[in-house]
Amino acid sequence: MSSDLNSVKSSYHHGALRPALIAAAEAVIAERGLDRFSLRETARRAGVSPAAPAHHFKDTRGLLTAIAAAAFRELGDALETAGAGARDRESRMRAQGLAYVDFALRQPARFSLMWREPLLDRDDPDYAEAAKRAFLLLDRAVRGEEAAGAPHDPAVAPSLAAWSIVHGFARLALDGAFGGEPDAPRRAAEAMLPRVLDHLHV
Amino acid sequence: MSSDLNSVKSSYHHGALRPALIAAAEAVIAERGLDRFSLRETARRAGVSPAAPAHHFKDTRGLLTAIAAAAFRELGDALETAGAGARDRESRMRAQGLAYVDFALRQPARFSLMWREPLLDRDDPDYAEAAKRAFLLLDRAVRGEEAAGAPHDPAVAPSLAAWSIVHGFARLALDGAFGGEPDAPRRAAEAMLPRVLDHLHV
DNA sequence: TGTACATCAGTGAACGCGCGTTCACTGATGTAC
DNA sequence: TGTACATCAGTGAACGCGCGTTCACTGATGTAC
Repeated sequence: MSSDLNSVKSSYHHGALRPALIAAAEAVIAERGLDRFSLRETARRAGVSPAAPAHHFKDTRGLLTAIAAAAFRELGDALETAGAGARDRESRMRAQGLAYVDFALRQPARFSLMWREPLLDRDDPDYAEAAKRAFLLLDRAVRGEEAAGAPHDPAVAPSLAAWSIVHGFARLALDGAFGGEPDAPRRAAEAMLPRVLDHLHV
Repeated sequence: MSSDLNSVKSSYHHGALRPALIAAAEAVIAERGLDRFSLRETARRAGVSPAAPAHHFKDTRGLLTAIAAAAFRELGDALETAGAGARDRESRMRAQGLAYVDFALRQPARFSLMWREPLLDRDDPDYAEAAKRAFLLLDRAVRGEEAAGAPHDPAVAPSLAAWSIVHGFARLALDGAFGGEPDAPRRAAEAMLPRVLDHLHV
């Protein structure tokens, strides 16, 4: 009760630097783009010295991996929520497909980071588990409640087709294939995505 | 006939620096990855000073855009070749789909560059035209010889579905979704891609 | 309840790096006469 | 065929930048007694 949580600089110790760094890093990525991310800038925004992040993340890659893992968790949540209200398999699949693309378009930089191999530590358990969960949710929606498998399993081809089509659409939209204007991805998704999904039969 | 084309350093002037820079840049990208591309390193490999490229390309982005445009031209050629031998629409589509993914997996870094917005000048006419041609080839294969349209056109949904599914599969493979081993993309494509394409009905 | 002390989470200066681009320049080429 | 000269395609040194990480340090916290 003694320390004032609202003060600008209440003490030498930050108190919650880890989440603050993550938030700052996400802001940097969103504003400058993944290619121009910088740990120093992140520290600056969090109001700490450039050496501070090392106490919470091994290095830059560690911080970015934590963000990617959190993003995968959120994607999983979004897929779960989208699928929850559906009355049958077909509509659950569609709902998840729309949710997948919606997630990507809502947070383009974060979505791109989730897949940017050279910036991530793919062996991080948090990351691996969150990514796996997201895929399994999609897989279960496509193949039904009973079964679920890894992407290598041949039986999983229908899920892979679904994943590919939504992932591809999202990437094309974000990468400017449908025009470079800021709202082009959104407009393309609204106008075309439902029709595109009509062509997926699983 | 006077100048010796095989000499290491035949003269002050390079003679064919532009293509040499493009080749060097492609090597840098392939070896170090897009994120660690550097114009200086490219000049070094081409055996010229760091200022030399400016005489042939406005700046780094100009060089990368030239490479991306060439890559789109090659992708177009690959799609054309793949489609040429097909006996019907269905098999032409499949052939082009396989060719698309094959192209991506054969030259991952170049394929990624083609879509890496922040590194490119999308307004460059060469780039825009080459990209458009590749899509139109795909669109014609999907919808038949008579018709062709822009990605925004609602009638183009079947082509967009095809594009999305192959693009998504390629990206997932390259981004490590099917395992991080060097041959994982190739193995996944061989094992799964034909099955995945079975689920596309246009 | 008070105190000693280990541990933790910060600081801020510094290191060394490689980058893209600019600058004044020079060597080679090619064209006009 | 020879020469003057404009143009082109290079040089290499320098500028200024921002980066990630390391280092010796210090202030705050929390725990053992």
